[in-house]
Amino acid sequence: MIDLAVLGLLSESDLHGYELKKRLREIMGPLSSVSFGSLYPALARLERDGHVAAVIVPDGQHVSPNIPMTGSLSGEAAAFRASRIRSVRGSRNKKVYAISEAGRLKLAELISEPSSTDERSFNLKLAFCRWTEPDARLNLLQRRRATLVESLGEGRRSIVASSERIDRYMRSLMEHHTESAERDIAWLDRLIAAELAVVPMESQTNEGASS
Amino acid sequence: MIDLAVLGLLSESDLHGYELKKRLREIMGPLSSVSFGSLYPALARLERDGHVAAVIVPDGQHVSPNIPMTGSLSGEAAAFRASRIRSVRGSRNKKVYAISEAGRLKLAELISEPSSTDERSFNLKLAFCRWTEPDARLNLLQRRRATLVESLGEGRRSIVASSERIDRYMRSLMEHHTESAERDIAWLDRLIAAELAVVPMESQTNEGASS
DNA sequence: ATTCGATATATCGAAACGATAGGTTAAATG
DNA sequence: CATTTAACCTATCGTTTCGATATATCGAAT
Repeated sequence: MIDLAVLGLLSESDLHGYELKKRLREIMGPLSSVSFGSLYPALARLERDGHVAAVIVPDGQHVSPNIPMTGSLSGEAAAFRASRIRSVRGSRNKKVYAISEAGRLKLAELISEPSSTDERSFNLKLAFCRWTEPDARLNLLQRRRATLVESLGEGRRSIVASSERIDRYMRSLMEHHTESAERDIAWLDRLIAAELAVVPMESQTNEGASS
Repeated sequence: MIDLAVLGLLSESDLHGYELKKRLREIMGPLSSVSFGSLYPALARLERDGHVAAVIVPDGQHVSPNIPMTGSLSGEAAAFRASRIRSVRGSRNKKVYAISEAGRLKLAELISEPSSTDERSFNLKLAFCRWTEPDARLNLLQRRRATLVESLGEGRRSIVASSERIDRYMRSLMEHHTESAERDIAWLDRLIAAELAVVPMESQTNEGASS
């Protein structure tokens, strides 16, 4: 889940942890943002697995990991990183992360994988779905739609089935759930229609237009 | 969080773990239900702390923990429980839980506590808020409203601030967030109005009709 | 007859959270 | 001017929750 968030943000620009959290808060809203307690361990995990590379940058400088490198991150980033990861004394340091090729692969894989059907994961997948094939995008939207349709049906059945057991607070909550599900499905329908308009039926090669 | 769910459901009727999960799925929807991996440990924890009492019931029988007891659970439930918690051989057993007085206290406390501002917790608090004082109910709704209003403002600001950085997918996601927040606030306003209609103005600490 | 799905309890490792701690710098406030 | 406050930045700790998995009984359909 959080890997998706980090890799998605880093595929647009190199960022450090704190900025990563702020951006994520913008995208996901303050109520479903991630905590530092999961972000920093995730960054360490991703760095260990070679999905991202990190460079310590003294305050004030605008250096990012791809500046001191000529080509791919794998080679020179590793050398740069190995040289000396240490705080510069008497200055504020940032640890700027950049995504690697393996990371980009991983990102596309995470967006396309059918598991992780929770709302947070879907929102992240949608937010970064421009990094995948158009088919994967459409597939993502339709899978989410199917999930919500099933949830909506079950919700409606529950209201009928348990009508005698529930009080007005529960009833209001359950009805609000079904209404929210309906709105979400309508929203997805609009997204699916827009997606079909751009991608008529085929087109497996280079994506155009949108960016 | 899960303690709230368990105690809330048990304050209406005695239930076993599996049924507890089904009921919770009805209330919260299948997409935000709890897993067995948190439910059973939670039941064990609540039993250890004396908030619930459990009785093993052979399949077919409709016995629940409060049937063999004359009054409060604390005395006789403990005796019954101590007598012999053991599976009846060759039969399917349920472990039926009942809430204790301490559990009811704990439930009211959990609903009234101002922390746990996430959506799941609020939904559960609302679902079971009939077990608290009317002031606590109103307070709960107004606190949630304030949270959403702030989130909405921040969301709107984010859309403006990051308008150049985001593509159409992110934009759609962020706009959908703000629309959902608006709908949720409108829903809360209806609930608050209904609550004020029942409880006129008896609150001693003046809060005023702020909206 | 046997497979299949629902009922039922339980545990394990991994993921994510919330609180907290540590430190630097810019801005506002008295 | 001095001091406090707020924002920036990285990091860890203990707890909660999840998802997968194991085990077993039962009714119903194949």
